Amino acid sequence: METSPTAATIAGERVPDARALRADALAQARRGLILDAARTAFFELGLEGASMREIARRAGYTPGAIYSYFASKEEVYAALLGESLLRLNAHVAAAPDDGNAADRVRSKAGAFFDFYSDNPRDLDLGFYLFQGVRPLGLTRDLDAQLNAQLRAALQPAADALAEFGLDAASAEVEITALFAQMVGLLLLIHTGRIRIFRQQAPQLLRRYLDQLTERLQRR
Amino acid sequence: METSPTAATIAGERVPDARALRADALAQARRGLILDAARTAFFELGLEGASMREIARRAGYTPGAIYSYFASKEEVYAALLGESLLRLNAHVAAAPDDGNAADRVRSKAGAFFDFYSDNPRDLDLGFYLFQGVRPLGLTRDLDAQLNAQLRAALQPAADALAEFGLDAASAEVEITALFAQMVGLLLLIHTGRIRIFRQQAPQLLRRYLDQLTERLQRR
Amino acid sequence: METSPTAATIAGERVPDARALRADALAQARRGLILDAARTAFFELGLEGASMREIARRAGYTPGAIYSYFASKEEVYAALLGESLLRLNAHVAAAPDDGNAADRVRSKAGAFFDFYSDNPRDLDLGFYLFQGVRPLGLTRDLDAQLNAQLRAALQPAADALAEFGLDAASAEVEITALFAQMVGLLLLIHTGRIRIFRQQAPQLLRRYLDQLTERLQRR
Amino acid sequence: METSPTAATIAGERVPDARALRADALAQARRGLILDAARTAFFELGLEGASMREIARRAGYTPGAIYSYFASKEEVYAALLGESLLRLNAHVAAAPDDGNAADRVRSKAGAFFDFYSDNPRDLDLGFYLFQGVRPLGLTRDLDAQLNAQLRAALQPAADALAEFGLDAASAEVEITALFAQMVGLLLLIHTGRIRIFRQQAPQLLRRYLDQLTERLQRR
DNA sequence: CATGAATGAGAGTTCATTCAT
DNA sequence: GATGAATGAACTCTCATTCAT
Repeated sequence: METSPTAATIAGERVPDARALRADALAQARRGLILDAARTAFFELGLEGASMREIARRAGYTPGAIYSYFASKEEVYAALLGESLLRLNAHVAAAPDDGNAADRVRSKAGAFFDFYSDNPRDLDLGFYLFQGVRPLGLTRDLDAQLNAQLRAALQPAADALAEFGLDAASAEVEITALFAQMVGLLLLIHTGRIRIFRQQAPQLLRRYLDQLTERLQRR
Repeated sequence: METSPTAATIAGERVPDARALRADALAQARRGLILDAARTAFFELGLEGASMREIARRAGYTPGAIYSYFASKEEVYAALLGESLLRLNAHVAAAPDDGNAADRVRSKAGAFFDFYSDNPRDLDLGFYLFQGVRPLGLTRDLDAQLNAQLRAALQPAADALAEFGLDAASAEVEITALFAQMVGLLLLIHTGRIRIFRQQAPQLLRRYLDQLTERLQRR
Repeated sequence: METSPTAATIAGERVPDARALRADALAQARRGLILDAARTAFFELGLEGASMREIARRAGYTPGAIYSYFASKEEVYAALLGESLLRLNAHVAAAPDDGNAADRVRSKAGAFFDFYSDNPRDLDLGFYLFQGVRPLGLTRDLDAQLNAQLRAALQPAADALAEFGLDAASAEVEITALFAQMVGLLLLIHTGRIRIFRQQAPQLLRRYLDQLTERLQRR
Repeated sequence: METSPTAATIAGERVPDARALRADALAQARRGLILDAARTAFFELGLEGASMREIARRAGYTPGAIYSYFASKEEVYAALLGESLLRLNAHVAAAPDDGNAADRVRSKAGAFFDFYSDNPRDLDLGFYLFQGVRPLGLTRDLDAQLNAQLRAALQPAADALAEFGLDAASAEVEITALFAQMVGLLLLIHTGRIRIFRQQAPQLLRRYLDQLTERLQRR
């Protein structure tokens, strides 16, 4: 049996030594730098402009180097979306959760909505990979993980809804309807189509939430 | 005085004869065939795959020939979208408008929803051109016209809402909220995200409409 | 022996009848209309913009129709050049030929120069077809004829030079040198390169002509 | 402290090592090969024939590869012209500058003339980019630089003229007139039009220069 | 790990020209 | 003579990706 000069083996499991650990940490850091470059490229130039070349240029790499860290462009975008969902979750978590249940629904759902309303590129990102049109090069695992992150961002609002005494199934119905309403409004803002109806999205969301909480209280 | 074998003249105006009319009709027909090819290409291959080359290939033409009928790729897509909106409007118009106001809202909004639910590629089409992301080569006129077609498809539902005695402004609010809800649900279906919440979109729409009409009746 | 219904034959030569003559005249007229369209297209849009399509469009024809009158695009341009040379000759002929020989040289050479100086597109035209680079689709005859037209435009100046008592050979030398000088200056104007030397072409031509006539008088 | 195997650092500045230098040199060499291919393509096929495809083919590349070395077709042509002007300047510099001022004018102007007379494709090149007809994609800087190179090639002749005691303005007039004469003669040779006048260009230039120097000496 | 070079496929578009009707 | 349709070849340029070094 051969022993790698940089790794030991315990009970058949490879045990990374210090050098390997450091290398790993460095690799993670460089991956992060590439993602930063990808994000700024995407945010400034949009989907069309953020080519692998451009991302590499901004990261200070040559195009080929990116492929040491990401297998494809899709994977870069998936990583970008993952990071976006992290920021979304952080934003929702930071929203105040004092007051009664109705206040909390408004606060948490509003935070979700505002995040995308204020950061339209994050919305683009979500649409890009969540769209069924294109054949996504994502693994099932990665897809499931991104789904879970998205669902998590709605959980605080779902929890607040649950406080109205809804059973699990009903809570799920409500959170889905709310999610659909928000997605619809965001899309209308995003595409500029809301002007057709001369309405403003934030008021419409508030109105929806008011009716929702009122209805739940009436039960 | 000589008479052209192919055209007559009345009061100085050229009057198209049978031959010209037939030629025109043929040209329209060929335009239609190209559009058919474009639609199937787009529906099967999506945005990326439906190149002018591919469209030409399917229509049995060389790439250059397409440009006798459409000035650019954007124009092909615009024509496709226009035709899609015509079908949408026809579908909505065909929905029964008997029963009371609540029935009519359900019928007309349901027809709108079902059209896109049953024809997801038409939804893609709508998103393609209605998306702010990419620089559309559409004229303002064309854009406005497409907008108007979209709005028209919602008008029957809006009319039914008006029968509840809503003033114009309130009706506009309601139709916008309804539109957002439908768009959101369609997107969730379309991207497969609705499974996250283990719900089914049609029920959710019916629920939304029930609450809406109930609320309006309570006023 | 068959007799054409529209032509008679005398001594083996076909004799056009009245109908054929009229058809010919019409064809010539239509050829002229196409040339007018070609000229305005070329003058407004330059070489790149004046496509056969564009010329046909301006002439009120479809592209294919042009080929009933001209065998190729080169031939259209050759005809355009022929017409341009006719205008050049007319312009030179119209220049005053009073005064002494020196005055006449100045007048006639000046007219030649001014024509091209004032009509840069005619210069383009000349360069286009007189250039050795591209394979011209011109017949030898046509080429020779265009050459003769160009030479004719210089003849008035050559005649004036001859009055100084030059022999034929010397006159030829002088007119060639003068032609070269004019062509050179026109090119410098045309390409904007004369600014490199901060000079103005017309003064330079006058200076050249003054030195020339002075030198000839000194003989 | 780790030392990269391929780069050293002095005072924080990256110092290119042997490997980087060699890579650079190779890149330059490949750029040169592409330029060679472009030149032969242009010389054999003229402007129309020397497409990027053809240039790539001759250089043994795929079309896309060219764009690693030149940003556009215009840039290829600009580089070609720049290199042509370098050769022109070298040729003029190599011309003997012994003898008196008149000899030197003849030598230096003759070298300029002969360069283009012997290399007609270089003349084409000059005309291509110096022509006002087509919209050149050159930056102002590049254009100015090429202008300067052209002017520099005339400077030796201008210097020789100055020795006749001309003031700056007069020297400028003379060099411009000389330049125009040369350009005109070159064009006549190039287009074959000089045969119209049955003259030979070199003799005409010599004659021009003789008259010029004689006139200056007479002052 | 990173480079630099190159691939290969493909994009949209334009054009002179041909030809059956 | 003229049309209208279509061809076919060409154009410049972009991109994700690969791979020897």
